[in-house]
Amino acid sequence: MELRNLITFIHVAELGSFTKAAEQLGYSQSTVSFQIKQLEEELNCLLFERINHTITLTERGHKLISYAHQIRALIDDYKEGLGGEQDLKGHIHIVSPDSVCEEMINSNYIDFHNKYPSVSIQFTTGDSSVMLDMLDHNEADVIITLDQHLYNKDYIIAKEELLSMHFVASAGSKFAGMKNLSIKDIISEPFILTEYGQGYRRVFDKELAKKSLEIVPVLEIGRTDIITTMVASSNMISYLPDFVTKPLIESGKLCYLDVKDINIEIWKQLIYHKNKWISKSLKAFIDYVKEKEFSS
Amino acid sequence: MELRNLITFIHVAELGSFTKAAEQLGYSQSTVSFQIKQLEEELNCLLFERINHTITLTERGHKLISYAHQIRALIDDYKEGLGGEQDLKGHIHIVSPDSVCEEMINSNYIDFHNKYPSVSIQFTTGDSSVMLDMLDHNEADVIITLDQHLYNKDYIIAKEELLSMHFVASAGSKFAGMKNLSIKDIISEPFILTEYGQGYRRVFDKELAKKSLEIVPVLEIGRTDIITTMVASSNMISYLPDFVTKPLIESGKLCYLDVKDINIEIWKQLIYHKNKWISKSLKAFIDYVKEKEFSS
DNA sequence: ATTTACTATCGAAATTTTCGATGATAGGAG
DNA sequence: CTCCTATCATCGAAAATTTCGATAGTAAAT
Repeated sequence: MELRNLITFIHVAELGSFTKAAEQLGYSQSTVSFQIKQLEEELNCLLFERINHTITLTERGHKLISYAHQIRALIDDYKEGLGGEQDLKGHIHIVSPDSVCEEMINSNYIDFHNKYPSVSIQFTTGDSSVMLDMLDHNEADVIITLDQHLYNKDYIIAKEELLSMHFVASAGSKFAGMKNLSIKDIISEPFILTEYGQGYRRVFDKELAKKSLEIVPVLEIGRTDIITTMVASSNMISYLPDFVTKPLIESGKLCYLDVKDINIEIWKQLIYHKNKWISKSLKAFIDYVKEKEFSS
Repeated sequence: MELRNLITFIHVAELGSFTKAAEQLGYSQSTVSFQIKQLEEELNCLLFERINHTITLTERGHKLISYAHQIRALIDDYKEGLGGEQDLKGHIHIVSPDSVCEEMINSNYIDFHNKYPSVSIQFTTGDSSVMLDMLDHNEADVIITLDQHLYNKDYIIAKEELLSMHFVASAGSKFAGMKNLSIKDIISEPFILTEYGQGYRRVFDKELAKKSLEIVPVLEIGRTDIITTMVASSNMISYLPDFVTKPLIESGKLCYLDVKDINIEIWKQLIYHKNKWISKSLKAFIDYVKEKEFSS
């Protein structure tokens, strides 16, 4: 059974005439005859009685009318939903490093939620390789990386920004205020870093390797809020993007170390797959982040 | 949008694979690709995301699934209803002369109703020409005529029966018991007959006309129950089929007149149009009448 | 009696659907 | 690392289906 025939059937039933239905639908009369016949043969029952050029719905035809209307209504309903607001409902799966996730939850999320209350957001954290894998397998709608500058012909980078990274120590550290430090000056200090998988941690290790150096951190942990808190209250040193350390820098609990010979370019990038269908809600999210999040 | 595509869409979504859906549906894979593409183009939206040979429903695809299921369910539901009992629901429009209608209501109808409680019956009375007209215009499902023997290539006569007709008078009539009467003996008496349009009345008039006779009744009325009652309590004479007069004959209030020179063949015929779709309920009614009604 | 209006049917034309082959690409096996 | 397999997209050709126009048959209207 095809919808075309059902629609024709509805018209015929309403107009009580094959000829009029044909005119209304832009078919020839023989086509309408054929379509109805086709329906009747498929259903193996008579839908119209034809007695002396007058057609009358049979019992079964009558019943079909009601089904046909319901079916048509469903389709119209769906099509209408496509054009309309319904897209502002939706689900978005975002994967990012823990630090970005935390930052977003604390600052932007509520705002976004208030603006688009029907969009549900799923935050997942993951390191760069996991994120890219999820992107490739369409398990994430968008990812936000903190890593080297990433480029791949399958990706679309919605927004990117070079981050400021600094070595940080507690405000009372012996290195506080010292100028022109070298990495060698602090390499033996106790370090607390994110885990290796994290994008900038990997870049950091590689950069050190270039100089034939290696740091074995005393603690590795993904949660940057914990790192900053620990650094502030110990003699440990860490290497973190400014947006993470900013609050404690401003409150005077942390200080930057003036290390001159480590210059790593870490980018914050909002990425989605080039084949990704951008729903209205996803677009709203991306636009939102473009405007607000990366302004730090 | 065609149902074929919608069904394919459901299968693809459930199996998560164009190839598997093609196998299941007996299409080639390229056909499935084409069908889905067709749907997407018509709806002007992506239904599946294809990222690295993995397909995932988009938001819109997800929504369509639920609509597609509903649509399929409606169709299945209708088709199922066709095969099943649903035909014992129904509506039957019967047109007959008043006398037959009355007889049926009094005797058979309750019985039929008990047997098929979901079949609604509409009784209409009409004279022969009206009935045939209704048959031709499909305004009646079946008619029951009391008339000459009717035949027409467009009609199907489900049952027929030659009726016994008699002149009747009250039991105390001066003609009661008289043998070998001629129509001329009684033609001047006061007659009470059904109206002209009624089949057997017309036949009766024509038969008299052949003998160059004419009867001008003192009363014409369709209700044969009224006729018989009046005849029984007056000196009026009527000409009626036996099934009408039977009760009062048996109770001794009426008597037959032994008129020898009028022999009219009146048939009771159950007729429907040859193009009429015979629903199960209509068939049940016809079968019922065949078996019970005409056994008088 | 003639014309008009309506549906059925038929063969031809037009359109749509389907297929098979091919290409591209990712993932797994060896 | 390479080969093999699985997957979806695309294309042209073949098959199937739909549509049309013409015609017929018939009832109703004029």
